[in-house]
Amino acid sequence: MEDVVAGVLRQWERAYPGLDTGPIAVLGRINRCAALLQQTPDPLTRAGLTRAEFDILGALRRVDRELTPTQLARESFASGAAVTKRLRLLEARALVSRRTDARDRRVAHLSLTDAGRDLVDGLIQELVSYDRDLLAGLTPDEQTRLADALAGLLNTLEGTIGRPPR
Amino acid sequence: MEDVVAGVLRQWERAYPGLDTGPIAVLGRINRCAALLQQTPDPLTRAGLTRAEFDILGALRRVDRELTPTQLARESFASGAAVTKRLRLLEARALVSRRTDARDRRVAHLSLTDAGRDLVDGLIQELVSYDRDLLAGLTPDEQTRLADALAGLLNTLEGTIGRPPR
DNA sequence: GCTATATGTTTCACGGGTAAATTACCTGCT
DNA sequence: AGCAGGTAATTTACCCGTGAAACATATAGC
Repeated sequence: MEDVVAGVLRQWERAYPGLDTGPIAVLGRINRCAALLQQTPDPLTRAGLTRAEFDILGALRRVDRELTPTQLARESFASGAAVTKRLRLLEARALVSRRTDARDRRVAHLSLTDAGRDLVDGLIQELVSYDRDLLAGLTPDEQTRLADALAGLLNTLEGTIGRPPR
Repeated sequence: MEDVVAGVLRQWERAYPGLDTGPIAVLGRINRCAALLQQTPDPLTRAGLTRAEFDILGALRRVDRELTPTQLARESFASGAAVTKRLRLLEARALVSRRTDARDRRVAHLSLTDAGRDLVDGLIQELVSYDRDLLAGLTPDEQTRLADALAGLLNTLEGTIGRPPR
């Protein structure tokens, strides 16, 4: 079956005969998939959380110990400023709590409250089920190959970019 | 080789033994790839364009005729408001031009100016080359399979979501 | 011990997105 | 003709992200 991108590719090819549309076929679809995933209500939406907020909660749950804002930024692939903002909201909802380091009073240690931990525990299964349904169109084997190919691409991306300037 | 997501998956598995991390392995990587692609300088950045703005120019170039803002929104998968904003900038840069419909004065017809068309023509080859380099880590065969798997996923997503409420 | 520099976090100004309201116009019904 | 309702585009108010600057604190060198 044809997807929405296929038509776009044909149009490009018609506008520029001989153009190698292969790269667009891959990257365009990745962008489109991500955009759709982003702006679609899912179990998180229903729990009043954004994906980005859940990234914070998830990181704290995964490592199962306190993290500083800087560490959270790395874990959740976000900027420091974004983490600050998310933490303000999550703290206001009593899902995470903050402790100031005794030795170095610049650093903060964040951890899940009981409520925060319970929320993640209750959500994770639901989230995986939801995601599994989204992938139902692909066979398990296709899913594995897709994940592997994306891992390869991700390595290229992390290597190619983010590095050069700094 | 291991990618950044692999470690995250292990942490989830450790926190919740038996959790099916397969879906996260796919969707998490898609999101991460898209995020990296988004915030990385590419030929468009150097030309002073965002991906979103190029989507508008590209749509006009691909179909090679005038489009209304509503059609542009559909073609570029964006909201009407977003299109209005982008058009304001693109018009200010004299890359697209506007013509009001004679019959129905509510509708506008947008088209590329010569400068806009030249810009796209000069950029498209560069952009494809750049994208091809990003995918260099994958064999052509892997790229094809990746594109196909993404097309399948995209169909599921377009079908599953966006439809139900309205 | 004081100062210079480095580091962790937050604040600020702004860009770009969205949903909902608004404006402008068209069309069909009476 | 006149109005009810629909549709195209824009405006509005707001959210959330970012990079750069500011702030608070620690550390090293003299």
